[in-house]
Amino acid sequence: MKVRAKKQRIDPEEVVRAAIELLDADGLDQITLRQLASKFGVQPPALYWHFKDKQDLVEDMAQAILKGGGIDEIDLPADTATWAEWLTSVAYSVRRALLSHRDGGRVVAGASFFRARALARLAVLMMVVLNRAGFDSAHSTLGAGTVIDYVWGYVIEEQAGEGPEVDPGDPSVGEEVAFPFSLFDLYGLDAGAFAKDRDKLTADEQFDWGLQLIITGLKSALKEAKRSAAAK
Amino acid sequence: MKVRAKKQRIDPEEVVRAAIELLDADGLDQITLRQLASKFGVQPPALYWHFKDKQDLVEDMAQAILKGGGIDEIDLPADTATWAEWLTSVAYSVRRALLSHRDGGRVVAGASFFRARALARLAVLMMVVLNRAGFDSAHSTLGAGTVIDYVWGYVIEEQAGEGPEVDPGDPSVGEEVAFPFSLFDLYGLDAGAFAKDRDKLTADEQFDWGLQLIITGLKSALKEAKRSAAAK
DNA sequence: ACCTGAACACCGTTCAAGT
DNA sequence: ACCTGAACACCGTTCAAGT
Repeated sequence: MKVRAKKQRIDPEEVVRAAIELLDADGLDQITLRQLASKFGVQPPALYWHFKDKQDLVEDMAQAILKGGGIDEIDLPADTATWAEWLTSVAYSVRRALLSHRDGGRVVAGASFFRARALARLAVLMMVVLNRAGFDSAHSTLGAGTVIDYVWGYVIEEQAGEGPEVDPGDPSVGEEVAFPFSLFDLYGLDAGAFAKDRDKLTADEQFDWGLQLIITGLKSALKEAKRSAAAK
Repeated sequence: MKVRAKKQRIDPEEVVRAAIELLDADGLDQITLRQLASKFGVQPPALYWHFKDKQDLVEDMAQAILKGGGIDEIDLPADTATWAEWLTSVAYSVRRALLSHRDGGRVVAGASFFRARALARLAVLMMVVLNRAGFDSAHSTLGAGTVIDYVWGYVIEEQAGEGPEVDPGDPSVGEEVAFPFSLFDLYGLDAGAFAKDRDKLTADEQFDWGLQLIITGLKSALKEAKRSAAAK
């Protein structure tokens, strides 16, 4: 039976929880150990008893975010033949988990791969599924990596957009912003219409469309692999 | 005719060049304005006359890296029908540019989209090409974004691997690293073989395979779009 | 075992003042 | 116009010392 001494003022799990609160309130770049310590009425060096350094804390945050999103509960699909649907739903789950906290994408990206166990576990599961579906080990690895990269990249960009708004109409932002718009004109296109048409799709639909490009590519690659395997 | 006063000790372009030298030597996280200033025998605040703040400098670095990689010289393909090949070669060019300097991926990712003009220009070109190839404006935007995201994500991961090596055989790294390997065992797979098989492919081949997943997906989406357009 | 106090070695940035 | 000097308001981290 684990007994916690009464004098202990801070619990590592509570610290991680508080850090995520700070994350949501102020963003990743604003998290400081000093601020975190003050939340517990403790001096900054006290945290070093429980965490090796700041990076260590961030990796625990990443793990907590993924776990909170249920990523660690994902399991193999019942039927390997449904690998494409499984992969899609997994990608959705990861995106949802990363979106559940401000800068979630950057936090998890900043954690080293192996420490963010939930993600490492998921990557292995994806490899297993792709392998069972018919990809060789090398391409199972690459396929899983491509899907994970896509989700990360998409969410990071999505969350970057949540930051300070830039209004292209604001004259103070100057020529830098106007530049790409003039390029549209150059090719006889309406920049405003492009942006508007894109926003006719929901964020989920936009995410899904890019994801399906990769899934479709995987299906096609799988057919090709099976064909060349049958040929010899 | 622009005359540079003799007393001027620092030239902004030279500062950016020196910053990129520091980048290659020590990595993005180690670049400090103080170190940069000392390279020119100047006090740190002097840089604020030429750059608004550090972010401003980083964006100029991003622009310089892309320009140095010839990204600003890329033009539309002669024949729109070759959009897939053009897109592939553009992706290769961007990857090569980002790889040409340490942490190049992170530098460009850290620059705001519109300030990294070369990249904004490229994004527009990609949209134009996809649009001419037959995608509507919304999907041209999404398709270009997916390709750019993939290149970024891939290169950032590639360059993260250039950092401090982690040897899974080292017992001091402990259970965290061992964890995913034991998962392989759980599903009757050989973790070592997976890593080895992947490394039979060159880095270029690995990059290309993931890229072609997306390109293949785009081709398929285009066919679908044309079919449904013809149907009505 | 767990935390404090004090300090170290830095940062980016501002701003009055110099030339 | 371009830069210095001095300072401000912070950081993460170390480490001896306390309890």
